[in-house]
Amino acid sequence: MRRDSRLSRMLHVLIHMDRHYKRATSDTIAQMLGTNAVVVRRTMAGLRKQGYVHSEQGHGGGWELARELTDISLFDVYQAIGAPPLFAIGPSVEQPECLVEQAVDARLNDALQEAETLLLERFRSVTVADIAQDFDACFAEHTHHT
Amino acid sequence: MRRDSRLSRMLHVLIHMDRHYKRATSDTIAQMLGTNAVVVRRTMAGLRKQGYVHSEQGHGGGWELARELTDISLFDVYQAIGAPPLFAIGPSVEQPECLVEQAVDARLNDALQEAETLLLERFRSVTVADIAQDFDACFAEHTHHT
DNA sequence: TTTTTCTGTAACAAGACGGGTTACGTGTAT
DNA sequence: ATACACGTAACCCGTCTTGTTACAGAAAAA
Ligand code: FES
Ligand code: FES
Repeated sequence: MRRDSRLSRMLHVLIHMDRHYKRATSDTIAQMLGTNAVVVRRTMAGLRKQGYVHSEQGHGGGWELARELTDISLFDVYQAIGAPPLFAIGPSVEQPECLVEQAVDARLNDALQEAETLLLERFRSVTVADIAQDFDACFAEHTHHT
Repeated sequence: MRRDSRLSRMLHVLIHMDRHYKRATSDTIAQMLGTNAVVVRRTMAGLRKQGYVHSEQGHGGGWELARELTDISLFDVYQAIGAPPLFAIGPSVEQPECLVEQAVDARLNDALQEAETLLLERFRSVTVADIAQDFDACFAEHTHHT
C-alpha cells in the first residue's frame, strides 16, 4: 500500500462498464481489479452519491453507468472519491510561530499550490471518454499489427 | 503524522543556523523544531552526505553550515533527504495487463509527471537564501510597524 | 413464502511510512 | 577519566489505504 489508487481504479471501472458490460456486480468488478467486493462498494459509493453510477440491490442487481463518459471528468471522479490529499510532502505545522518557518512554509505552499492547480486543471480538462478513446486507438493499432 | 515534513524542517534549520547560531547541537535544533535529537540527526545525515552541513562529535561539537545558502536550492535539500515521493495518489499496479488500465495510467502519469516537473522546477529555481530574504523582508516590516 | 443473490455498512486486521523514543557505541575537549 | 555530542540500530506509535469478515436490508426467483 503505497499510493492511493482509487482514482485509477474508478476510471478503469467506468470505462470497463461502458465498453464491456453495462451491468456488473461488485464481485465481478472486484475480480477484474484484483481486489475485494467490499472495497468496490466502498469506493463506488462516492460515485453513486454524485450520480455517476447507479446501483441496484437484490437478484440481478449490480452497478451501471448513470451518465455518459463524456460528461465525467477526471476531476469529477477525483472529487467523488473524496478528494484525497494529492501531495505526500508539506509543512510541519499549521500555525508556526517562528517567522523563518512561516517564510519556509509560504514558499513551499506556493510551489505546492501551483502544482496542485496545474494538476487539477488537467483533471478538469480530461473526460473519462477521452481515456476510453485512448484505449480505442491503442486497441486498433494493436489489432492492425497482429 | 500526515505529510512528510522533512523538507520544511531542514529548510528551517539551515536558515536558523545561518541567521542565528552558526553552530547548534542536535538537541537545541530538536527543541526549536519541537522534535527529537535523533530525528534531527537522522534527517540531517542526508544533508551532511551532500556536503551542505558539517557535524563534529565530542565536547563542543554539533552542526554547522558547510556551504552558503545561495548555493543550496530547495531541490538540493529535497534530494538530500532522499527525494521522497511527492504525490499521495497514483496508479494501482506497475504493469497492468488490461489495455484500458494502461490507458488510464498513461493519462494519470502524464498529469502527475507534468505537475512533478513543475514542482521540481520551482524547487530548482529557489535557493534557501531566497527564503531567508523573504524572512528578512517580513521581519523588517514587522519591526517597522511596532 | 422461502431462498438466493445482490448492495450497504460497520468493524477489524494488515502493511506501509513518517515520526518519536530508547539504547548503546564512538569520538573529542576538558 | 569524564562529560558532551554525534551515529545508528531497534522498536513503538499514529495515520491512512486496503483487505476481510459479519450482518442487515432489498429484490428477484423458486
Ligand atoms: S478489465 Fe474490463 S476494462 Fe480492464
Ligand atoms: S527557531 Fe531559529 S529560525 Fe525558527
